[in-house]
Amino acid sequence: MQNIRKISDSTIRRLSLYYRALSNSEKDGYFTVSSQDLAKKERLTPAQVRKDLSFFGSFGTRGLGYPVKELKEKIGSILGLNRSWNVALIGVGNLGSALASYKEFQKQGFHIKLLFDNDPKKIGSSIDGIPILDIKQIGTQLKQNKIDLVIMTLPGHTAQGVAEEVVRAGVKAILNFAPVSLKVPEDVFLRNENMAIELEYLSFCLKNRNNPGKHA
Amino acid sequence: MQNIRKISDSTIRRLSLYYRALSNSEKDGYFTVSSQDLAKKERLTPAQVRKDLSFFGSFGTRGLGYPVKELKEKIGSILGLNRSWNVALIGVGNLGSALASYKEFQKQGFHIKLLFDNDPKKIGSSIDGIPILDIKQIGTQLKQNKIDLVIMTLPGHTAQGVAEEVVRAGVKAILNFAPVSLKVPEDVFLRNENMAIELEYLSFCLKNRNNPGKHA
DNA sequence: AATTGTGAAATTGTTCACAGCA
DNA sequence: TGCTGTGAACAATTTCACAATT
Repeated sequence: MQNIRKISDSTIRRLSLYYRALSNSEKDGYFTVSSQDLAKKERLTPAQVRKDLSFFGSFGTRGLGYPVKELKEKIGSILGLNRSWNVALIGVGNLGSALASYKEFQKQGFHIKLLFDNDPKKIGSSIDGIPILDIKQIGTQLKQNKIDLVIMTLPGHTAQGVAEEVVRAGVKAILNFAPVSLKVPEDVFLRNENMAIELEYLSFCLKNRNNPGKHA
Repeated sequence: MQNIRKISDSTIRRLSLYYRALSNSEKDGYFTVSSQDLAKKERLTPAQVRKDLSFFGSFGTRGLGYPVKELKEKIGSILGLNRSWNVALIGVGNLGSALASYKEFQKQGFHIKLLFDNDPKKIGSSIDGIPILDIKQIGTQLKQNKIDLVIMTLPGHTAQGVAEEVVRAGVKAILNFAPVSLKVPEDVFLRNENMAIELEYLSFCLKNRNNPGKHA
């Protein structure tokens, strides 16, 4: 636990998988799981599971395995899921509205508080009780509502400009669905969710049909 | 090119990024780009760009760089974007309908031919001219329409069963949006698009606010 | 002068194998 | 006995550095 060292990107992503697997095990009534169990569920190796967890502490009992509930809570708190985050979503098109009404996010503590669009027909209305505001108000509203994280679901050509406003408003995390590589300062965390990449990857696999490339 | 060797997962994904960057450069009227240019656009190193491309051949000219149009076409053909793929989408909820009407996929050769749902109210209607069929017909329809690739946007608990039907129908590529780890045979290519993972990753970064973890 | 293409070196990530404990 | 935790071994990936080419 003292080793505040470089935790790899992939370790963090696998933590999310473990968290999900543990939630399911909990629902199914299990009290303990072994690294073997976790590995099988997520198509990994037991050693990998143990190594990943070991970066954060020793949560298991030798001979027995890991306590489901406690490990889930522990991973949740590592990932920051034991608190709530204020989220805003910019671009209420097809994808944006779909995400706005996606209940899973709320459950994990990501509370979508504001929606933004530039379409006068949409501004003033709401989705599932979340108001759609004028995109021009981003600066003031993001600050006023203490937004921690912004989801961008808008057309590619407008994304960079909007991202800059978001950054100016002090937001430090952006999940970007627009099909462009955003430029943001070093201290802003950015992830790109790019469905084209996944489709193209599958296309590559189909075309070179031989060696598989499982999982994501 | 002769080296039919293990091309890494990450190399293929970066190819998608290069493809996108080259499309933009082409639109902007550039005839050549250097590895430096490409790297800057996608936040990578020039060496990485050159190494990635070198797995597939020598497309550049020393001293000059890469010809935009040709390199784009070359990468397109490596990724299998120079042909068309028949796609079906299963689960016409919020996310499913959003993706069904997302025009970018069509442009890249991914033609969504069929939609499936189990809701009698939806079956028989259509989205942008794509018919919504009864999910019970998956078996026959996927085969009849020579579907290459299936996008699954349905609730987690139903996903595994449906995936098995899809596999039985001979489909070899699945893009899964359901929040579960699907089990499919070795010869079926599977990618998981998992938005929760990206949000949780950002949550982790915010919580441990110090060292950044850019990009996706 | 600029920029590619590529072995070799450095780094990062994964798996092994086993000591240590319940 | 069974399973964790972890250093050491191994494998994969990235970066370096430079000869080759225009």
